Amino acid sequence: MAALDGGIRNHKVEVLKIELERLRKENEDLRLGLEIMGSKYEVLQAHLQKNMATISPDHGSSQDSNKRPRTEEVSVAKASQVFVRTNPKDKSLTVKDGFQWRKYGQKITKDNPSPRAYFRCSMAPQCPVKKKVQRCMEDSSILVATYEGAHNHEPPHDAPAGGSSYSPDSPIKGLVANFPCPTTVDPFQPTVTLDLTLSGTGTGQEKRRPQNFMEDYRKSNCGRVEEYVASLTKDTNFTLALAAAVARSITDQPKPTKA
DNA sequence: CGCTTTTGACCGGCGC
DNA sequence: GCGCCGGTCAAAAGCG
Repeated sequence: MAALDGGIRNHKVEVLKIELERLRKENEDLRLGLEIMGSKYEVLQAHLQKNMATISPDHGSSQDSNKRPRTEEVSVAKASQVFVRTNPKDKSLTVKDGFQWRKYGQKITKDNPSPRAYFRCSMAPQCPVKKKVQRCMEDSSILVATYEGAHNHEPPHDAPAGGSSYSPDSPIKGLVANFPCPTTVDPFQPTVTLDLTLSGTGTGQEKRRPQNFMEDYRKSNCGRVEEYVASLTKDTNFTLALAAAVARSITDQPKPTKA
């Protein structure tokens, strides 16, 4: 009996070893994939910058380019995103960041089944700051708050009546800390907008996403990794981690010298 | 009663 | 030119 037990135990150890080896290999492949994606993203970013450069210089010369600035340009220049993990059961789209917000609209967008809520800062009558809040498509417990503009008044010192557990002197940092990934974005500092919905379900959105390197990568690489990517796109944690990594790679990049 | 939220309508940009 | 889509408006309802 004891020998049988020992045999079973040895077998289990063997299985665990194999599993460990497999996970290690998988980890290696993932790292490789991430590196490739990162480099692809840099290429795309450079491409985008080049396109911007060719568009913007003759901003006043052609009539067509005289229209309002492109949304991407605006969002890169002015918007910032904050990710907040909330209770999945909590259906409200409220992000407690210490400011008072007045909701002025709600929309169902095409690329995300959850509604997007639009807020204006109501602490000061002339405050131009706007906020969009939408649940992450991959993980409904994550709220994505997009801030636009800068407050023209003092930030609140007291915690709101809701009594959330963020630090009063830096409410936003507290919020960001709730997110498992180190995407340190600050609504008062213009940063890069990060699209969390990397793994779009292919509803014709590919054309609108120059950053859809995942799709590009899938098409241009070998089948085995393709399998990994396909499975990973279904993995919420990986998607979030990847989004954070991309965000970090963007913020770590030397700022492009603007003409 | 005043403020906030909800929600359908409207508007303007953009792609085809 | 037309339709789609995101963003905003504004009237009505809800709430303290």
